[in-house]
Amino acid sequence: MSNELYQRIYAVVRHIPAGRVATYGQVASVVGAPVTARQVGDAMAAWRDGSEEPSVPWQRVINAQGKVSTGRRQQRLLEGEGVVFDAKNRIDLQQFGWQGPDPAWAEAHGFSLLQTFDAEAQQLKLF
DNA sequence: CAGATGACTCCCA
DNA sequence: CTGGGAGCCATCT
Repeated sequence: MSNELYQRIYAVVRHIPAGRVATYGQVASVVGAPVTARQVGDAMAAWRDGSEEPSVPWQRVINAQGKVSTGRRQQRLLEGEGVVFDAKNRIDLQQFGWQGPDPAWAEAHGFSLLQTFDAEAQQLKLF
């Protein structure tokens, strides 16, 4: 039961490179309104259930705390891609967080870029 | 139509 | 750090 919105979510998730992770909220903001973090999670669950779509690297989508939401299997898959978890099973988003889609690609498909992260880095650089 | 449920997030104690 | 509660909203009973 995949609607157009889910297709857009999958399209974005497929652009997260191996070895990188994005939060549900990040994916949601790239897809844009009216998609919310919650719906991104729903879309991932729907993909698992339906599994009719082409492959989706669902394991690269994690929660805002830098942890996986679906158990050990997801963590193993990520570790297999080179993502490192700390002692508390958290991922350093500074190091492994997705920086957002390629600007040209995003523009071509009507997606948004991720701004917040860079903005923060810029702020820190000023001092 | 009402209620329960989740691969979410934020906030506060 | 953990836990609970409040928003949240598509989907399913």
